[in-house]
Amino acid sequence: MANINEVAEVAGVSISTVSYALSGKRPVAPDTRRRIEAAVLELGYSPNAGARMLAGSRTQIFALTEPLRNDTHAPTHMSFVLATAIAARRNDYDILLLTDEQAQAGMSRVAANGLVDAILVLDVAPDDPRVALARQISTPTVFIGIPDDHDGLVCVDLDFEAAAARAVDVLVDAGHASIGLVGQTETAYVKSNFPPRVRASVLARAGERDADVAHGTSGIKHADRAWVRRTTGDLLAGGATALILHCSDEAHSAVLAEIESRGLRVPQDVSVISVGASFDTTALPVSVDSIPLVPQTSCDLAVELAIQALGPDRPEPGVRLIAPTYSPQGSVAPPATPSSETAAS
Amino acid sequence: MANINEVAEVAGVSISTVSYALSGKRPVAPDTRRRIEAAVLELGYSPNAGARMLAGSRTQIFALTEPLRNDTHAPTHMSFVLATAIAARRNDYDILLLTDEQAQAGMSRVAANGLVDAILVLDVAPDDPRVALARQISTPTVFIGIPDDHDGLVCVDLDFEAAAARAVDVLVDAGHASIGLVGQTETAYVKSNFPPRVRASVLARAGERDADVAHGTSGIKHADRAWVRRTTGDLLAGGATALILHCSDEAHSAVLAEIESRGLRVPQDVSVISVGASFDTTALPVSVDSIPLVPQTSCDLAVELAIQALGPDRPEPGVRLIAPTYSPQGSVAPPATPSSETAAS
DNA sequence: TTGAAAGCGCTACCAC
DNA sequence: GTGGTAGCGCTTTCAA
Repeated sequence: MANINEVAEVAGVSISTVSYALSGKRPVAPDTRRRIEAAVLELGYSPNAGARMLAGSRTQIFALTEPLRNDTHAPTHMSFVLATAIAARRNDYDILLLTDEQAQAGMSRVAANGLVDAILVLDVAPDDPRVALARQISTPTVFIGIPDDHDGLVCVDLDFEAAAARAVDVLVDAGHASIGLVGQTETAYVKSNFPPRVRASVLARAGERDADVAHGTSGIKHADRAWVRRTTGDLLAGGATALILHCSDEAHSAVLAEIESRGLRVPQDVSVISVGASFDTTALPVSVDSIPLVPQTSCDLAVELAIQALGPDRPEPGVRLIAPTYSPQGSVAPPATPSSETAAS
Repeated sequence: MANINEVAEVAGVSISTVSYALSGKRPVAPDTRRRIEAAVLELGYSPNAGARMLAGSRTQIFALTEPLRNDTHAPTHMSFVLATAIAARRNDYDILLLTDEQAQAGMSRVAANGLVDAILVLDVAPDDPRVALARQISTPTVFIGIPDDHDGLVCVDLDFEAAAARAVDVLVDAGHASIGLVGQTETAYVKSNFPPRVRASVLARAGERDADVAHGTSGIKHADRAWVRRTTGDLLAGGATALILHCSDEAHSAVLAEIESRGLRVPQDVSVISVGASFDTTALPVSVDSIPLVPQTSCDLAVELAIQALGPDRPEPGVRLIAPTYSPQGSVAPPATPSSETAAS
């Protein structure tokens, strides 16, 4: 591996000129620049990462803490890891992955040894232990998700509350007065921050709009197909004419299977809206209206904030909520049997 | 962040003694050592990562290249990423995650700038482009999986061929003469290295043992429940008295559902063996005999080889196959209707 | 527009 | 058993 001295020698300039030519932090004569670029190419030169870390003040590495617990929904979590990595690379950053117990221990470690410029936190629990860590260390930290206690933290997330409220509004506006919510696994309501937010918001908005809501989960630890079908059946039997789905890919398909097996059609007999899905709801057996959770959007913003935190004007602590978007797919219609005659008159 | 000078000052020793006390590369008097440790604790000292990289010759970072394509089975891939991270940390290494297009571009980059000591390759395709890259760079590279062209490479993997052959042997030994293989998705046979290896080995061994084999897949890109049930039905209708499953968690459960819905029992009417599963087959509706793929085993060995590659005696290039283990769960029995009377006599 | 040189914080060699 | 110090390869003043 060639170093900056060899490049300087070949190009016939000093090493500082090489450095400035490559960083662009100082104007370099066009001709000089060309000779340097030629030398770089010829030698296959690439600035040594360790030396840059030491001399410069940036490591060009972000830590990503993501426990990757095995009771989590792998595809969703993988999407976020991937989206974070993509967002980071767009800004010339690499991702150091801290999983398992290292999600916590590693955070302190890399903050202490200066391996990373900032830390991104995924899979945020309501009472996440990484909150306390983030407050102790001086390395800028951005949460993708909102812990209960987020005082002084920088957090980014989809506005799940608004998304849930919007779903209720759409259904009530269409004439539905009884709504079923097929939620996440029971574990998710304890270990994750957003399932309770969606549920609370659905209940609150339904209350405001005078609609009934019943809530069911999609399993214990993992989405359970039979469980989901039972939940769906119970909700429909309970009089729900519309369903809000806040659950996994497979759970969505189980819901649709149950609806179909009951001889019901979407949207004529049952209206369906998906909330917070990070997969393609148009690839389901029946296309479903969606207020999606787009990992790339959250992760792009998180990376942007992390980078901003390294500059002179650090971002204000606080929660940044991403406005939800509604993607209609024709899975919502007025109820077949209006719940009240007055509504139809 | 305190540096080594401050520690030396507080402890009343020279910085070299501090360095040696911490690395243990030179004997240090017990008393001196204690004073240094006290100073380290007091100052919260942690050696600067960049400085260590530059001065020492180790970065204590491995790159992990894993494309994380969205047509892959997320849970399996996540297990491997997690297992790699755990194995790495056990050896004081961190993992730099290279995904997406960075799985390739990043490999050259980190090899050139010396950010990592070695590279671990996951999700290996039969014609993986990272093979060519690995040959170009001087950074030690270990493949977890076996590309078609693996000349001169260090590869680690479960011995899928032996696992598949073993499954056939167990079934034939139990009296089965007609076996069905429920395989992976069609995409997997093109994009991954091991599905073809399992299929080929099942066919070959069945040929040697004079058993019939029929093969079906579990979907196009993603395991498709209805597809799997159809495949299963076809295999059973075709006369198979035993099934070898080399497919996802969900596909396993779909197979069992189809068997049950046909009024058949495991193992009385149908014997079942799972090959290369990295999930718990005893958690299925019916416990299934398994010759599992244990990510941690492969990843531990890969990390061990990577570390060895940094020392004086670099490992020989070549494929390291991990011997499969058979875990009986009572899902194999002699066929209900012996395929030949002679076998029963 | 360019160059010289002082570090950045360690590791490891050479002395004692 | 311990200390001094020369780098590691870069970034960034300070001078010209």
